[in-house]
Amino acid sequence: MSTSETSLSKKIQNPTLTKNQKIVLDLLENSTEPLKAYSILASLQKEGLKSPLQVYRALDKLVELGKIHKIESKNSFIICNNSNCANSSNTVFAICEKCENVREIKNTQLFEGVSQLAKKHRLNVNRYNLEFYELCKNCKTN
Amino acid sequence: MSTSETSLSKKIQNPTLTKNQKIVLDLLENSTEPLKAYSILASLQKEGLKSPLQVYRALDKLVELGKIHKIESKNSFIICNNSNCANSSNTVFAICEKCENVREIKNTQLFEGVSQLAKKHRLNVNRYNLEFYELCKNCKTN
DNA sequence: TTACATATGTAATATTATAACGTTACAAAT
DNA sequence: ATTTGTAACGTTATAATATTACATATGTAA
Repeated sequence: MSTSETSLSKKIQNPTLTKNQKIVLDLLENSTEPLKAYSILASLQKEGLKSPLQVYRALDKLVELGKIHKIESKNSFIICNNSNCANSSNTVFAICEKCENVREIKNTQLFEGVSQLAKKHRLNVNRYNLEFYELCKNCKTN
Repeated sequence: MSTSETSLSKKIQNPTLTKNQKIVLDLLENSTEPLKAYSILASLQKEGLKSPLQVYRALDKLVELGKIHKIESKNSFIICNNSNCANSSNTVFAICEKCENVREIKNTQLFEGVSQLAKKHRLNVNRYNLEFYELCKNCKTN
């Protein structure tokens, strides 16, 4: 086995995930909606997860790596579908006020627009989280 | 006693607060930082509050009236110092990543800038909550 | 092989928030 | 005056979310 598989540069950008991290990420990847910690725990008990802490530790790590995001106003977690998140940890979501559906917005121009607005108003911002509340297409027509 | 004190128009714009709502609002008005529900409860036990629910009910109402805001990422509540909040329920905060200090931003141009960005990207937004993470002045110099 | 950082498992507990119930106060409609 | 609707109240219990503490294991680097 070559050692290049575990080279430093690779690990920094895409460190090998542990078993718990992998199964939590996997569940979120296959979910169409944000999931809550205790619902993740319930779903993964058959995979061997036994305590909330195992879930929270995996979630913390995945957030840190930018693989997932926490939706603060809903105490829930969603897979990151935004390639930008490797670079910045800014997040923009559209949340439906009726059905609670959440979409991550991944428009680079919008991201930069917000950053520029901050700069323009002399805010020295490290990162931001923007939650738009809307009525989603489905809920609008029904 | 004149009935004009309780005229309809006045109540809609500025309804008479109940005792519980008043004491909770009062506490937040005199606080230099966001407060958490259970810390509010502890502080107001001498005023007669006995259960979390009393606090949460008052907080819910005050949020609904735009008198206070919830800082979602901190599960805490802050007095609204923004006269705009009568009209819109958009919120912008700057949160220090080190000391957790929170400032409400009340710059009309910034508010509208974000709204325009949303519109420009075809988002049909009812309201939004924007949390900027920064290093505050104090923490930067120390 | 020692040392270190990181992750693990488990139990207990802390913190945040809501459900369920019955009651009270007051204004509007009849 | 009585009924009706609504909004708030008080109280108890419990649900839901998150962390502390501690002992053990694992991978990597010096």
